[in-house]
Amino acid sequence: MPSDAIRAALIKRLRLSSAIADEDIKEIEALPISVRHYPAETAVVRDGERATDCCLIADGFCVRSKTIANGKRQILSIHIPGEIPDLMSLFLHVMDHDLSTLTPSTLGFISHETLQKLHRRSPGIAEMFWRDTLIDSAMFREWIVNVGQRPAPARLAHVMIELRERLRVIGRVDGGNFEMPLTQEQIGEALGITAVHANRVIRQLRQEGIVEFNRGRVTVLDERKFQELADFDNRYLHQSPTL
Amino acid sequence: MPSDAIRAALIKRLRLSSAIADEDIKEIEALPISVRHYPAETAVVRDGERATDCCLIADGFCVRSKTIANGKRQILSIHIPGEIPDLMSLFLHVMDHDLSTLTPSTLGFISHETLQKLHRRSPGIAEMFWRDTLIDSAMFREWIVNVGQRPAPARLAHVMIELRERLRVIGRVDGGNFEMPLTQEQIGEALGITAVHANRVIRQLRQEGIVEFNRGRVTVLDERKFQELADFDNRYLHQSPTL
DNA sequence: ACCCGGTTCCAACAAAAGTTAAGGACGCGT
DNA sequence: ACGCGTCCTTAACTTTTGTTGGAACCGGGT
Repeated sequence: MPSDAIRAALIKRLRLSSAIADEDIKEIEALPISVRHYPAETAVVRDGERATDCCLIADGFCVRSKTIANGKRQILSIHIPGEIPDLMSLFLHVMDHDLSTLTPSTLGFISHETLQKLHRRSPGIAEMFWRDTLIDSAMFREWIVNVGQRPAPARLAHVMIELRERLRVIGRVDGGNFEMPLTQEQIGEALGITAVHANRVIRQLRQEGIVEFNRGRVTVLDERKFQELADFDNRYLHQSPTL
Repeated sequence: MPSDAIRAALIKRLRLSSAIADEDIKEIEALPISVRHYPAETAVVRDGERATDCCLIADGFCVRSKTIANGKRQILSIHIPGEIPDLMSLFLHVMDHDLSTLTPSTLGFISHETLQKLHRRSPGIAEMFWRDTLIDSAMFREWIVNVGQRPAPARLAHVMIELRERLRVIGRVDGGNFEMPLTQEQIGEALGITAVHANRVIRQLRQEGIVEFNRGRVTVLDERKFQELADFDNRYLHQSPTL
């Protein structure tokens, strides 16, 4: 994948949540990006490491997670092409969580140094990226609510719909069908339940004719029931630059 | 409380996590702040509202929370004097959660407009505030892990220690004794459990001689056991400006 | 002193989720 | 085609957590 296409994906996504000036677009197009390929299930940055670059997902799915003393892992967010999952490392240099690939991924790295310079030069871009990190934060808030208050079937439905709404924006939803390349083990880690309970919940949703999950693919069977179960309100995604 | 004292508290806290230039301190000291008093258990900004100011806690405890369709509420964070819990509203104008007081509180309001101007004038301050929102975000990540992966007693211990570490910084910890002005109902909402289960957990920790919780006050009985149970690693608070 | 409302506390029972264990499906490499 | 490993699937059993309902406690107001 040419690094131009990567930049285009980023700009497309940023446009969604912020208004961008033309000269700022040029700045982003001129950003030096070094591209690297990662296999599936591989760490990109680890908890405790000091980051010197931010990484832009050109292709593939990634997750952020934290592992606690007893070895249990919690998935904090799922990331898709066009996103910069570790933008926070720009000012919080030592990582407090892991970033790793789910599928084979193409990542574009931009050094903190060039990003800092860019911000000094164009405050508009700084604000745009700041806003991006704030949306990230809003998504964490919703994730807390999901894990803390919803029964397991609703949790699963909610994570699915959030992912779908974000995939839709980059043209990756085909009718009632989209990619969610997690194993049941990983779904458990995202929802705060065990893998066998994740399996139970998936089975239940299938038996009730709501949604089908099969080898990393979601197929919605009954959109009405699906939405009702998920209790999803997209406001927290802040997908429109309403100032 | 004079608004000078409020500014001092803010500066003291910001110093902890960022290096501040002298001229930036002057800028903050010159910030126009309008002070208002709120009774306990009162909404400051509500989910869905459009904010025009950010609020600095001069005195009192506040929480951020979200309420879902079935009426259940999840507490997302607890806030103490010197913090700006809704800094995110600067760029995410329509609130995606509630901010409300726990105790009677004195709040200082700073308009978005003057903050935006300040940022254009001194990028150093902008970065400092940006970093502040990123730490906020890091705390949400840890909160997800807490609610998602730790057994209820560990959850409670973890929230208690996080609060204590933050209170310590503003000189509000007296030995093994500090304020945590939540009812058991609210503790349940913070941990993602019911009030009666919160009660069970509190009782258990008391019986095991680990920690005592009584009318909004925490007394540590066995620091060793307390820490071990909480599985607390303060890195995520990013309390030192290690660049 | 009294009452009142909100907490706190507790017990008995129900439901949800974790644990353990084991068989089956599938993809991959040889 | 075969074996191997990973994931999926399920069942039986245990533990944790939720639900319901009620009693005791406490502080503030009259």
